[in-house]
Amino acid sequence: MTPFAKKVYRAVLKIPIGEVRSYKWVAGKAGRPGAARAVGQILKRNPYPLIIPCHRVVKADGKPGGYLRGSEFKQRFLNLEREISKILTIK
DNA sequence: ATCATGACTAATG
DNA sequence: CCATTAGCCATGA
Repeated sequence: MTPFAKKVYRAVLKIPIGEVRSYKWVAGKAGRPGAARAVGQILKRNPYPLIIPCHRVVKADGKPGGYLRGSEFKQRFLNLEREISKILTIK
């Protein structure tokens, strides 16, 4: 676990349910604006799958981005989160 | 120290 | 909307 990785995960954990942020956004929060690509590397080697909401991190252009096996699951999961947050009125 | 590797980005055709 | 292109950067070998 590198210090940069820590910051990245810390930032990702802050993303509210039903919302998404770009890799770039995370990079900035991690103190290294422009390291969006590196962020991908970190999430890719995610030590705690399912604990870290890496599915809420998408590309800057809105596309799903990557995920285990592909991005299909990611896309659907985000929809579910949006709905549940709406129903339960979670910010 | 050097080099290759992407779950990226912004610009262009 | 899709493809290409050059720039970017932490990591690991």
